[in-house]
Amino acid sequence: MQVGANRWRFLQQSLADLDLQLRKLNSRLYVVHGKPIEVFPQLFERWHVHLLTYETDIEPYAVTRDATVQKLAAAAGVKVDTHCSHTIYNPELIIARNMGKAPVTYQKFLSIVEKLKLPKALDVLPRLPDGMQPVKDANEVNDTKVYDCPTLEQLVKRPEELGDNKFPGGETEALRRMEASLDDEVWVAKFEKPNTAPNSLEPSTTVLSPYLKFGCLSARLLHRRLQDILARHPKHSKPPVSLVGQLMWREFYYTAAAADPNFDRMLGNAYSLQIPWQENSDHLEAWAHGRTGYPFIDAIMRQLRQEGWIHHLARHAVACFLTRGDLWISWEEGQRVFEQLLLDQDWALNAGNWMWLSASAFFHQYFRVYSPVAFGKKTDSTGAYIRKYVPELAKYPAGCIYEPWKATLSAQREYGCVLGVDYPHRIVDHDVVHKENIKRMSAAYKVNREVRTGKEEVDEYELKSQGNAKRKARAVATGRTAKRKR
DNA sequence: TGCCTCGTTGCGTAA
DNA sequence: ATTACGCAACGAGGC
Repeated sequence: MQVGANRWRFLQQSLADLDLQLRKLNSRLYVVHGKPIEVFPQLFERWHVHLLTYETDIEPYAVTRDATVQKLAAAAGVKVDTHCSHTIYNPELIIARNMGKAPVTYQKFLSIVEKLKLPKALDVLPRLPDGMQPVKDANEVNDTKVYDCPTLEQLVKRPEELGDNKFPGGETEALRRMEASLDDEVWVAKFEKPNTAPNSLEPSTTVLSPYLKFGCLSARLLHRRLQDILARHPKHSKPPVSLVGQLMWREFYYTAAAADPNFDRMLGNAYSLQIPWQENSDHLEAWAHGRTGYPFIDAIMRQLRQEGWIHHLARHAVACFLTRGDLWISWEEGQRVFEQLLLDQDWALNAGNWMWLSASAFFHQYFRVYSPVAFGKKTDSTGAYIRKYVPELAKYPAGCIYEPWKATLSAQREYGCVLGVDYPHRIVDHDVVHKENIKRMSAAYKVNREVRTGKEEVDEYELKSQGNAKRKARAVATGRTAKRKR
């Protein structure tokens, strides 16, 4: 897993705040270093553990790890008590209610959860009971500093990559942020995600995603608070565009991801269309570092690298650009870059959204392509966002800041930024490539359709003639080459 | 089977 | 400002 400096900092701050809050409750945080399967058996013995309790997780790495820890606990006579609390609903329950399959449309998902009982959000205890400290035995180190939170210096190996600490980690900041957002009840009630700006200078949305991801904020608590507010405002927006709708998107992707351990890759992924993406390390590098020559795209990618958060629609614009829109590079590559840079990096949400944007799964209207020029203009016609994150273009007038190649050479000199010298020429011509790529998408969908409708026929056929090309193609398209199995 | 509607957030152009 | 249409046309789900 790639973890950039900004997310390491967020984790460190979250741990420090958690420790602080626990100390107010008559306890503290004990941070133990090492691999769970090696460390837990030692702790069971050293601390005379009777009960191990933790939150369940759907990510394959965590599922495997937790299964091993459970076995070790059983062997040590430790009772295990797990809770599904990271999401509002239990993904497994939704899958069970949908005849063993995760719903692949949001509306279908909603129709299922609307019939489910809403789990309670727990209240915070005023104080933990005494005796919640670990028992020390003769071998225990007296210096409890070994259990202290890691420091920033210990976690952040490349401090030069740290940006402004715009979104500090921790529950305290999470609750402060939530209250600040919920304070304007009319705004909450009217919220419609498509009408929020991806390129405002300050976030136009709540930026609670990093806090939900790290468990600083409970999705159930936020959901309950939203419902309380909506009850007072009968005329309110609704899923999928409302704030509750945003939480439901999170649930939607968690449910889909829980049903497929290959959710984060194309091959062997039951949801993903198989598309012949092409490798292009120069283009990938230019995209990842904000050097595509498209100011709107570059501004977004630079904001991501500096601050660790970009608006959801900004993610749409750059994800479409990397994949089906312009560069025709695999969504897995984009996923890797986001994984490193996003504070709110989440296995299920990152993969699910990349599949959505690349029209590989869940979303299929691939002829709807975001324009790297026009899209940003709708909410920032003057280009203030570009001037902030691509400062070399700061002197370009509104008329051509989204399309600097339209400025004459003498004008470029006048604005203090010559293309090819101070800022890159655009690496592709959107008007040309996006039309080619729509045709490529059409062809990929056609192959997928043929493979799908010819399935039974091929199944019989392949028994008799192993190794033919059609069989191979189908194996790829249906995920037969899966490497990761649960 | 086939047909229809709908789908979180497209763009460019026209009225 | 808002709406409609062509673009060339997807899959899921329901009947």
